[in-house]
Amino acid sequence: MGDNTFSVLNTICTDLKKPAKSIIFRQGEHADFLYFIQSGALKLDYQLEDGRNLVLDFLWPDRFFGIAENETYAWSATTLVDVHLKRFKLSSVQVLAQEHPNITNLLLQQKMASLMAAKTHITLMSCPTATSKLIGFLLEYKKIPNYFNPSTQVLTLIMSRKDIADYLGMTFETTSRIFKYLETNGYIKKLNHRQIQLNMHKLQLT
Amino acid sequence: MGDNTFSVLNTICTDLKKPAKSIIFRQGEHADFLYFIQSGALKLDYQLEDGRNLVLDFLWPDRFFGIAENETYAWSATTLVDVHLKRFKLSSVQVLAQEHPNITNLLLQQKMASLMAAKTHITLMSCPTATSKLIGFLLEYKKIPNYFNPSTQVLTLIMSRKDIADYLGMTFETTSRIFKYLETNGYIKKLNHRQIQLNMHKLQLT
DNA sequence: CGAGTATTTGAGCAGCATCAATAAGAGTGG
DNA sequence: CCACTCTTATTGATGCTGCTCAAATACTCG
Repeated sequence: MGDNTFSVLNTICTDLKKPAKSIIFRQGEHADFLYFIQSGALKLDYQLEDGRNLVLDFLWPDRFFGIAENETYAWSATTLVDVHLKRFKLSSVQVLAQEHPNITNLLLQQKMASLMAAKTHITLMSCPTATSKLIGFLLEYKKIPNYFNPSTQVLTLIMSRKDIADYLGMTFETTSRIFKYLETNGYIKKLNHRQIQLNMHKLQLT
Repeated sequence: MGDNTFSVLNTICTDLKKPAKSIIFRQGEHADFLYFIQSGALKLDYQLEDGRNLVLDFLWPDRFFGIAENETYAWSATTLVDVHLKRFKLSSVQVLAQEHPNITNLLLQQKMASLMAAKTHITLMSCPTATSKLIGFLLEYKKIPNYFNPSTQVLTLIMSRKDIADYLGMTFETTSRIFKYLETNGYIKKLNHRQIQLNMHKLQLT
């Protein structure tokens, strides 16, 4: 797969840059494009009629997104930081996939990644306490390159307390309180609101 | 797609029947087979090291499952009732997919279905109260043919209180208490532990 | 019918949501 | 660069929700 598949796809892609906190597409919009993240990060969020706002996933470089069902995006995509994307017209991708079946394999692989992310998400949400949810979240987040500095053990959170809360199924006040609790008990040290130093010795025991 | 793809797949499938409460595969086992549900129902569950047992999804007829990552099943599959399956050797499917690209499209479609189910699941888990979780669950479950009788409005639950609890992220005692609450307040009527008559007028208001 | 399993019910406590107010940080324009 | 505004984050007080542990009841299956 790999190289050849990508070079074929590259013939129909458009480069795209978006600033932080901009919307790439909204849930319900007609799905015309498939996207690929070259750099940056974004969240997939979903608004419910009752006013709740869920964060379904956070996406990092090398991920495709926007593969829709029913011709319509089922959720919105919002950038967290400045991003650099590739954009593909979905109809062109479908045509191209006829001749290059590996494109479908690539999309299948990406769906697989989404599904494993969903499993992790569900696992975190099922944690019995807010503390274990948040610790689980930090340990997952630590795996993301660029936002964790292994030598200083500092995590750079690029999402708000509310985003984390909407991802874990709790209120942002609770998120804030648990951060406080973790700091008080030596699990983390807050350098500022978005920079958190981890004490892995304590965190791993949980 | 459809007919041709299925008839090609049928050349390599084995028929398989399993009684209720039997394990089709376990998480961690080497993934040799892909399955298709002809009739019956099952759950996908996942054991955590800390003793928690998650139910990731309930599966109904016409669904493929067992598409693995890393050569290994990431969760277990357990039947809820007697099931009738088709089984495909994964290696054979891969070979066949080379000549019949629509097989990959079919698998992609199935992954899409899994992902939408995960979205529904996450949405339910994010409900602020156990009552809204359970009502949401009942309204989703109602959509499954065979287990809801529209003329009598009776749901037949084929899973235990614990399965529901493990799916929604709560304890089975709470599940039981909420059923009681729903009955007391006229949302449902329990004919017995597994047969529940819905009062849609009241349920839909939530 | 009897043993094992599933479900219900109870009492008490811990944890989280809610509402509310304050503090910190980010962004803007003079 | 500072003052002002707006957003994001923290902190407090209170009550309800759901978990825990425990016991009783209902159901299933051989």
